[in-house]
Amino acid sequence: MTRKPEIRTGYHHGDLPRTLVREGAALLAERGVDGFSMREVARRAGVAVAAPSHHFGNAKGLLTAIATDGFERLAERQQHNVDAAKTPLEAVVALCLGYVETATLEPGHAAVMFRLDLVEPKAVRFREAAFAAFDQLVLAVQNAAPKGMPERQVSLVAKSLWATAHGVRTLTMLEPGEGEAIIRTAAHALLD
Amino acid sequence: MTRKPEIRTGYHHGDLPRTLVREGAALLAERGVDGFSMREVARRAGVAVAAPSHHFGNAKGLLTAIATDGFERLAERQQHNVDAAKTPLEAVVALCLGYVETATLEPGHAAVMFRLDLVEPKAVRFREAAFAAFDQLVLAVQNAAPKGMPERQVSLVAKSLWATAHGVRTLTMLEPGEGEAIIRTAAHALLD
DNA sequence: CATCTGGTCTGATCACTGTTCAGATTAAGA
DNA sequence: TCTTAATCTGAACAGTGATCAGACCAGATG
Repeated sequence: MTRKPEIRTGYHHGDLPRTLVREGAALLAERGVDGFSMREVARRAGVAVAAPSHHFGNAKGLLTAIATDGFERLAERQQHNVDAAKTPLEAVVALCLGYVETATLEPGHAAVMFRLDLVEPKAVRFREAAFAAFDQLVLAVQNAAPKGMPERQVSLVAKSLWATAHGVRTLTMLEPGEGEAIIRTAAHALLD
Repeated sequence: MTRKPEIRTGYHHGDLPRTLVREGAALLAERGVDGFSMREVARRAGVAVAAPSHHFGNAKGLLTAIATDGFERLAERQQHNVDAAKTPLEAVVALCLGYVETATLEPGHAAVMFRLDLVEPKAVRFREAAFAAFDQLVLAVQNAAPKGMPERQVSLVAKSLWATAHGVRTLTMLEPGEGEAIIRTAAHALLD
């Protein structure tokens, strides 16, 4: 365990990349994608405007890093959700709700995680993190599915539920409420 | 039917608002949300940089107009999809696929239609157009649902399918294919 | 210990963006 | 014909992402 000074000691910052991701997410949470600016992030990190480029290349790079971080945090939270669930079906529901809750629990990260246009979707680390989060759902569906459901069907059900959860996130912004009911409807229909 | 000159005759343009929406959508289709710029739209319309503001207030205003236009076009297409369907269930599937296809049929409009952050979601005309498109789905679900399904359940199923279709749009970008299969899976599970 | 070397950060510059505003131009009604 | 409101221009402003030479530093090499 090496020391990671948060306050800069001299010329070097110490842990700029991590700081930029944190401040970037905070800025996104405060002002949304519109209000986001590379320069403001640099300002908050107390660093020259050009510094972030050296670590992330460009704005898309930083946003990708924030999104990736979001998926990695999500995966952790989801593991707890699964562990706390009482039945396999409840685990599936919990995972779907976990996706949706990201929007309120970590609004900064959520603002970019599902935004393939703001992000570099080909970035290896991003893809891995995103798919890992999805794989948790596939696994849960497998456990909850009736015995003998073919693998392809399991995959389709998982994708369908992922899509539903994702859509609920958007729908919730237009007309809040009901998110959980919608997801339960889909989960029961697909798995009973 | 009044004449709507596309080429400007003298000082006035003749039909600037419509032209801006068209050119804006074209620009979005070409360069995506990132590459979109108010000034470029003005350039393509052959008009001063400040002209668009007089009609749409600001960038968000123009994007909202484009999104609204997208929903209105979608509603028309969807009507045809419903009419061509052979069974009530197929009508539902066709509507869901219609949502997804918007991304490829009208990429410029689609780039902003579901982007509540780029758009002014409170704008009356936008809300009306978006909800009208959704209401078509509710109606179709009503026709396809087993007799006696309570109204609240119909509403939940419709929202669930809308969310699924919306999510499939996103999922398709990450890993294309399968969109139709996913939607059929959800539709059958929810309505059979 | 001294020296090099490669990664880290600065500060200035560039082209471009959205928005505002006074004023020029025009269309359409009185 | 005259007036008025709508439409559009052109210039200005502050803020943006990206780039680049050069300053700076930490840690490995000698």
